[in-house]
Amino acid sequence: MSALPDSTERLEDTGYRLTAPRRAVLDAISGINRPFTIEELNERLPNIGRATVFRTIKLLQELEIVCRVPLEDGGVRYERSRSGAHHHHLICSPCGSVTEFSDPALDAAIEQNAASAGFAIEGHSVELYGRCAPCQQAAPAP
Amino acid sequence: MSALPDSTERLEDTGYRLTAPRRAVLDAISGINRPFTIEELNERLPNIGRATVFRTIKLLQELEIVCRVPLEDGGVRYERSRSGAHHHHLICSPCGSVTEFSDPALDAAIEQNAASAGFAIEGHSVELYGRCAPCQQAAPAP
DNA sequence: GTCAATACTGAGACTCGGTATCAGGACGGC
DNA sequence: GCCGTCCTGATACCGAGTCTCAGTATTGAC
Repeated sequence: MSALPDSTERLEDTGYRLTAPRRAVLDAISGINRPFTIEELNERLPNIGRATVFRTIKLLQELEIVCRVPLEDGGVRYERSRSGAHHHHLICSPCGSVTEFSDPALDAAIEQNAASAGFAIEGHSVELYGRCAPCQQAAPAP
Repeated sequence: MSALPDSTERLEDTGYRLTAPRRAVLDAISGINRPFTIEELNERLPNIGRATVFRTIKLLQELEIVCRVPLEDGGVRYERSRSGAHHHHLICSPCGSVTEFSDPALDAAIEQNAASAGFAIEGHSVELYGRCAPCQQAAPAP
């Protein structure tokens, strides 16, 4: 699988160079269809320095090609962003899968709460933890 | 200021011992009226081991006496929980203040999104980042 | 009161995710 | 070809948090 075409474009369009290590990171990401850790990426890319992987992921986060998924236990994973735009996450604890969703009504409720507290929102993070449909079927709630 | 009376009760009621170091941590927490780091707590409690402070905070989190406040930059602070019950956070980036709020309508919107994705929610985290009213007055939006 | 079991503690080493530094290499424009 | 800039890899470092382990405090039973 090759690097996501619009990701490479987005990199170059914003003035960054599309170097071999960056392309390799993009390739690796597009080959993983679930949230990944930097560690995993490092294992898949033994020829690329750890610092470079961190730097590239940070860059891809800024370009919204990749998004950071905070886990319930305080850990972190990263995931290729499907929508690119603002969204929230449904994180399945048993299998680790992450589903993106966005909901204007939810965002509106958030805005309203902030407004009534006199708070000017600049960003927000909504993460839902639980069990995805397949995991519920595989093992009913304890 | 002495340790929060119902916190000490909650500790003993759940079968934990109310030892001197734990009391000291509770005292320190009740003397801080803003989110704190473990580092700050350590500085205030030089006679208490770092591991003990971590262990005690972890315990107080389980008992919902203290709650974990994830910051926008990935950092973490802790805060004495006012309500004890489930709530969300408004986190002011300039001054670091944290306001708790809860909103059944917001929780309902979350439940509905999860349900329509076939997802069984077990927990969720909602953090709003921005500027509190005093910070907005002190320095209008950039 | 004292004794044993258990919970708790402090020190310190360790892990893990992430950043800073720095010398060297690769591009890109001229 | 030359120069400035961007990027890279190695490595050291940092901060948050955990693990281990020997020693201490607390508790309950007698």
